[in-house]
Amino acid sequence: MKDNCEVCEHRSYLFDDLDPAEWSLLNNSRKEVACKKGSIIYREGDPIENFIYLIKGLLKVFRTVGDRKEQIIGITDPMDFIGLLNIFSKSTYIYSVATIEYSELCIIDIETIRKIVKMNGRFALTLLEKMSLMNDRLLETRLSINLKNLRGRTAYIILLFARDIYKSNRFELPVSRKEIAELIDMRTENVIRILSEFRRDGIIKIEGKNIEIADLQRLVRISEFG
Amino acid sequence: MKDNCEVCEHRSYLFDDLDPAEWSLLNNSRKEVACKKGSIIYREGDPIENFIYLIKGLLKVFRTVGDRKEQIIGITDPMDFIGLLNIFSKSTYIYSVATIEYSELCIIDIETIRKIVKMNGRFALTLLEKMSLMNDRLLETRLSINLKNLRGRTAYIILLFARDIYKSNRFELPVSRKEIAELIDMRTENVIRILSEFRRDGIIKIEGKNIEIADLQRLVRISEFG
DNA sequence: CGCGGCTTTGATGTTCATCAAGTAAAGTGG
DNA sequence: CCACTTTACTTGATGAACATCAAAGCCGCG
Repeated sequence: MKDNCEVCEHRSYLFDDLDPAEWSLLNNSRKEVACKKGSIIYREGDPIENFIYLIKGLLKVFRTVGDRKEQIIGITDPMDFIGLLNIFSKSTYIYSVATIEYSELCIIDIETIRKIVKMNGRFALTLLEKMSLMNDRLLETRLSINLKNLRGRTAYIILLFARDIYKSNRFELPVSRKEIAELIDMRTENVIRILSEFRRDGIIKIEGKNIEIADLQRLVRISEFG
Repeated sequence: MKDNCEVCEHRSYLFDDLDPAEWSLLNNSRKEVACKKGSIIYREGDPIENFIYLIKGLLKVFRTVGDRKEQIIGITDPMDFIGLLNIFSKSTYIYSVATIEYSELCIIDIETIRKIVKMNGRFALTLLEKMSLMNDRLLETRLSINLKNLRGRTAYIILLFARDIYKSNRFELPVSRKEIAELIDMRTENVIRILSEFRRDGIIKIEGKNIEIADLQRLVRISEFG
């Protein structure tokens, strides 16, 4: 990554409308951080001090419910922002974020973002749109999951990884069976059972973390019907 | 309601930061509409042309899934905006909105809002915060519902009406049993069964649409545990 | 090399959806 | 305003879907 945001190849389209003074502000209040797999970026309850952009890697956004149960709210892939959900509504994070593989982050001071929002209406509008889109997607995912049975949810999550994250019918699952369960409100045993069932029925090929979609149409049908 | 937004008693705090030119813009591009119970305000797929504020009444935001099944996403009560969820991310609504009782709306042209966002950074920031808050709440509700069993969900929804909407332990249910089911992903029969169960156990008093919480502590416990 | 967490399968019980059937309430057209 | 139709409400019975418990093999890590 270059020293200068203006020419950074990882830059989000969000910042396309900034002027030189704003570029300079941004550039002076940011830093890059590398995190190994399994690092906690922040926890629910931590004060919000930064605006965080994922350059490389994969993150999970989650919360801890009750005693020791975790509920995964979403997966963030590169070129996306995290914690965008509540940086403007609260002073502390409502969800935790952890890396699920080696990741690189660009961290910008939140006050700088606020300042630029106030100075630059175009930027504000773009940010509004972005937040809106992210929230729509998250909510839609939750609503869909609610309506599906376990087979449907399992199909849905495989398709999500294949289409949205890896853009391939063949990929390595970045998460454990347990984490899949936490992501789609199931029990680990049932995730395993249904994955085995899909394999037995020739819908997917799966061996450990390696997964390949063998019968896409059927998987889509299960995801939609279930 | 007065002719002038600046002195309107129903005005949202969102607009506190506007200057005279902006007030005038706002005032010239709005209209008030009264709708009887059961009216459709807009449907999923309709083009987004307005920014709608609820002055009086109660609305439900919902979507139609599959053939004829409806899923209610949320309830909007006065002094709140509707469709704030995706007015900046899409050109058409992703959810439908209908009145569940007689309601009065203030309808503002969406282009005016966009214009003011670009002109006034403070307003943009306030709007960001508002959207963020609404989205947080919606998502949180969904995540909670996912984790609860049917008794827990039923308790949750009773408490939601009592605390958030009516601010009283005694109120008239504005929705049918069927709509409650659609709101918390249950079947109508089970909503009825569990309400009867709560009555039998002395947790609530219920007769038709009239409901009174008799044992708040127990209801809260069921909502949290379930 | 041993411990703890992940994975897998089977057996069992609980929760919930579905079907059925009847009553009550509310809207509709003559 | 009344007969009629539809929609809401209610209870019971049944089976399917799912959670839970148990047990054993696997794998990575200190």
